[in-house]
Amino acid sequence: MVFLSPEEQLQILKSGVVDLVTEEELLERLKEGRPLNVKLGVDPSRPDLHLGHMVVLRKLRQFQDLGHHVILIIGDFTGMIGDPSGRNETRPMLSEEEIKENARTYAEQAFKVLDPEKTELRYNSEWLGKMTFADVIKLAAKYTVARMLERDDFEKRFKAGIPIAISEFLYPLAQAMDSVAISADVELGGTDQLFNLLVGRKIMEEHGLPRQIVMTMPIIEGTDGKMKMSKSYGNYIAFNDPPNEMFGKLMSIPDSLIIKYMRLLTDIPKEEIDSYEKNMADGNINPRDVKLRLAHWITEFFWGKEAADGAQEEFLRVFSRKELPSEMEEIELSGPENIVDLLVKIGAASSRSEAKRMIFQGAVKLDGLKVNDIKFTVEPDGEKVLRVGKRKFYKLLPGSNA
RNA sequence: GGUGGGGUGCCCGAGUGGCCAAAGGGGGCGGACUGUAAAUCCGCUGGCAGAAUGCCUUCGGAGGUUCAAAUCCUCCCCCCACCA
Repeated sequence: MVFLSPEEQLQILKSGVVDLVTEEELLERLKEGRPLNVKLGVDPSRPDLHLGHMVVLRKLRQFQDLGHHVILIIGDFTGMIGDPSGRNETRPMLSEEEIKENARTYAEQAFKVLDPEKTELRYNSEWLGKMTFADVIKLAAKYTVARMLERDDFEKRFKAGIPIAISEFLYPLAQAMDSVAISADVELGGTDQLFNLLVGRKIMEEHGLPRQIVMTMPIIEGTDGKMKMSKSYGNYIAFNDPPNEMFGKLMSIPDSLIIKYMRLLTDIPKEEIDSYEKNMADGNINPRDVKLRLAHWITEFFWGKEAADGAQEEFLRVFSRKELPSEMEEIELSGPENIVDLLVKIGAASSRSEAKRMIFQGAVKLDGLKVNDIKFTVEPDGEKVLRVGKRKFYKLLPGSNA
């Protein structure tokens, strides 16, 4: 634990932050000289943390390093009801065991960034589950529809004619009750959470508590560089992605995102990043090399130096020098096999039509030679390398159990 | 409860009897190129079969009309707006 003055702490804590409501209040709170309760709400479903989460978690870690107390609220109560937002299908209700398991997995991943010693896990069913219907109505009375519609996405949906369930109006209120229950001093979230976090201030006030300080972090775009990183957009880089995949995904981000990722996700010194930014703009440095630095840093953070070195070497080998990867999935051939059948069987194509399409497009190579006949037969005579597209490699072996 | 408008492929969205497996965009995939799985350009993108203008399944659900339906009719389910 580092002892810094409130002013010094404030300087550190407000860096990289988008919204801070309010800076004065945070300073006041820091001056109280006690560990602050810093809250983050966590969705109890599908715990697959990605770099988007990392931005907020890193800020929490900063609080911890300054001696403050982090509380992760597992939204098991809301999870059991099933959050209707963005619903296309009704989400299955999660059982208690599933939620516990999800919370465990979440924590396991989050602790790659957070200090477990200074992190507390709480389940919001503990207090929300005790509320009666009358309590809920009283709570709901404290907020108006007009104010709810201030929330950007509600307003957009409302205007666009996309349904909003009443329960969705209740969610920000439930989240606010979490802040009341743990007497949060600070609540963090992505910028998209600003509204919910502010509702927390109002509801805390209604309960005679000091208003929580609200801090939001930037949302980062995913690997496509367009939409925010999200599992549902499939443009995410997960904490659990194996080194080669993590490295490769980082190398696939658009150049325009490199600096933003560096600033938000790494501890690379500011001066160094500034110089990369300038030199890329001036054309003095190849963006690829800066991206390599970024990919290496993040891969090392999650997997260690050795794995990061390996991933980088592998990347350069396969994509820069166009050599074969060091490890390939091995497929045993039990006999002669038609190329189309084979592609479908090993999962390189999802249908026979797709397999044929890829062959017609010249995506299929056997030992470096294009296969352009869908009637081609692969003979099980010796080791061969089958390549499908740029990224799929298979080592074909004569079957031993033919 | 009333009136009006809607439900289309992974997503958004056009299409109101045949030329529709269904415009366009996004996403995805492939190719070329490169500095990288960036950018850019080109192509593909329901399944089966392939020389192919061939066959099968798809436009909320179930029936029906017709030589022929995403398009017309009936009933049902769901969504939205306005009025109450």
